[in-house]
Amino acid sequence: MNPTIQQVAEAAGVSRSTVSRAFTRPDMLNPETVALVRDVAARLGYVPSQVARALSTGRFGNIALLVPDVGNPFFPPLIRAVEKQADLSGACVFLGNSDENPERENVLLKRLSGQVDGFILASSRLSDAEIRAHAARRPVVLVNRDIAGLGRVLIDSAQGVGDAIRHLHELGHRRIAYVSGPSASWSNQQRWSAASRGARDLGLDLALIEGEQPSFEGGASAARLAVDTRVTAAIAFDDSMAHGLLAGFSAAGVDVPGTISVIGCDDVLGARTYPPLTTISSGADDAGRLATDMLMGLLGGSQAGETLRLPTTLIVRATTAIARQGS
Amino acid sequence: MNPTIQQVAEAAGVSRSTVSRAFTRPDMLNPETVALVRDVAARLGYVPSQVARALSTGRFGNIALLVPDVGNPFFPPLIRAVEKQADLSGACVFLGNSDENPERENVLLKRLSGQVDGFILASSRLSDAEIRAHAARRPVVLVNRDIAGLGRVLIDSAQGVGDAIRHLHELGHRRIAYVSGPSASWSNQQRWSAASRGARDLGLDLALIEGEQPSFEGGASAARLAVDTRVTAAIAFDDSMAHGLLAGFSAAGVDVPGTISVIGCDDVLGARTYPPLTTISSGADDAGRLATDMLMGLLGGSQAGETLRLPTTLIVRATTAIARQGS
DNA sequence: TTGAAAGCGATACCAT
DNA sequence: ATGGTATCGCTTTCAA
Repeated sequence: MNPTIQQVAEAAGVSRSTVSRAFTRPDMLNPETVALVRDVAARLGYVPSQVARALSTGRFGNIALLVPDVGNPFFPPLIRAVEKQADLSGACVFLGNSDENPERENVLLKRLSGQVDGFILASSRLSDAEIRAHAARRPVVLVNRDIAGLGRVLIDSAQGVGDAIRHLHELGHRRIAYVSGPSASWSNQQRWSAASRGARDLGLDLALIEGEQPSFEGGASAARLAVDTRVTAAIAFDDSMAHGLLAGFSAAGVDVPGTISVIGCDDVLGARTYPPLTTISSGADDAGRLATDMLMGLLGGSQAGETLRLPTTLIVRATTAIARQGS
Repeated sequence: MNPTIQQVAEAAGVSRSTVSRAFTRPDMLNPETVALVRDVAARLGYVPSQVARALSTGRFGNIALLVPDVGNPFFPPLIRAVEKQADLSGACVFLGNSDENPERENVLLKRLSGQVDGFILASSRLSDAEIRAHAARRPVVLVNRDIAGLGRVLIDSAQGVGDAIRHLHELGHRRIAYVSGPSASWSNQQRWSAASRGARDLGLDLALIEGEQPSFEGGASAARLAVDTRVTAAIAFDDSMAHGLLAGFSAAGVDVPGTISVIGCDDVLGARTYPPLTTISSGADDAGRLATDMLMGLLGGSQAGETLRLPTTLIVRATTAIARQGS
């Protein structure tokens, strides 16, 4: 149905090689020839077949982005940035949603590896070994996952979490809870250890509340657990959970920030919560953009193993306040 | 690097044809042969090359989903559902984000058409003619876009909007505003006309407030316009805008629902806003699932032109109340 | 039931 | 600067 290179060649009175070169290596051709061929091609509505090209060159012109949950507000900005940046290189993007399920992630990796030049794995839930195995076959860039030798873009929330702990300390909080995200998440591990370190340094009590899901609902149910712990502040794994905490506390009649302070992470909700959420910045879009650039670099022959750390800072809004007295 | 069909054939002591058939038409082969081939293939880690297959069959095993804005909370559930449903058919999904830009949408369509079996266009911003042109080349299913002859999944918010108007009428509201979304959006047109019709039938005043962007920010700035109109209730194009309205009114010291009632559309925020948003249900996930099924049907040879209308209903939460007196 | 061979639509090496 | 041709990996007639 689409005209083939053959038909263009005949219509232009040249060989297929020439038509091919008119598009891929115009510098090798006489400028007039290029013009002629392109003209004829345009008239015929010729579009080079990506698959034929891929079969012969081994390059697909596509990349794949895998995320655990499109529904988590952290990812859309990331996805959008990847999309945009890939577009600049003329690459198309396969999106895979693993639904927080490692097996599905593996299946997607396998299924996709035959049609993409490389992968961006955002918050992968796979084991190091599994990721390494895939990286051995195709270039891989990791977002928020730290595996030596692979390309990494890390949103370094340790810094922001440290700021958050100090912020709470200054407000007089002495007993704090960390509401955790997925245990397989590098970000969760990083945030938890940063919180532990910060709390230890300042002599604060830090309780761990295990969140079920990194979502609004997960946060809401964690709120029910938190009210029993008598902490005066909670730092949540991410903004979704913090948002859920807000709702949970509100439902339980617990005032935020009067009775308990709440801090989120990722700053994907802006000032949209009520009260506006104090949170830790992330720059998910930067991460997406940089990860894509890094992947394109790898495809262009750069060495793997580069690590980019994006700094984070505390953004104080309205869910943190002076610790309540006598508690 | 990946084993080819040839190597599997040699290792199994059969011809390439046989290996091919062992995977695509096992019924044509002796069961033992199938078992043997599959065994060898598995041992070698053989995975059929999608592109080679596509080149020879003309089928790619991929579909593309185009949305105007991944960041709009309406789309993630839709994306997720498409992803999940496509997975059942073993298809991979290209995601395209047009950023509300028709040109980009066209570019994506063109670029992708060489590697997908069909498209799902969600809330397309293209003209009917453009969409028809693309549909002539590849199967297309539309979500929230009504073009005769093409596959359509329509979230019929007319019904829900009618309910919303009646609900406001019962609460004593007489002057209502509709805060509009993108003019190129079918949903926006449908919602606006349903609101007009409902208002006319009940003898209500309906003002049109033109929203800038279908986003939180767009709603927030529309709120500033709304306070001047002296309406006692506003229906927003979608939940994002309604959410922005809430924030805008709050910033302006206007009480919701005391002074003004607010109704959203799509129910993607659940009860996460403050106050919990009265809204119109959508079932974006159903739409995604059904659109994918429909597309798969088209690929399987069904006739195009089918229309699926998904009903909507009003979900009353806490942003609507009795109209203020003496206004 | 299985094999041989001709494509599918491009690229790229080798000639000219 | 241009053309001829083998090749990429698989599917699919046509024969056997």
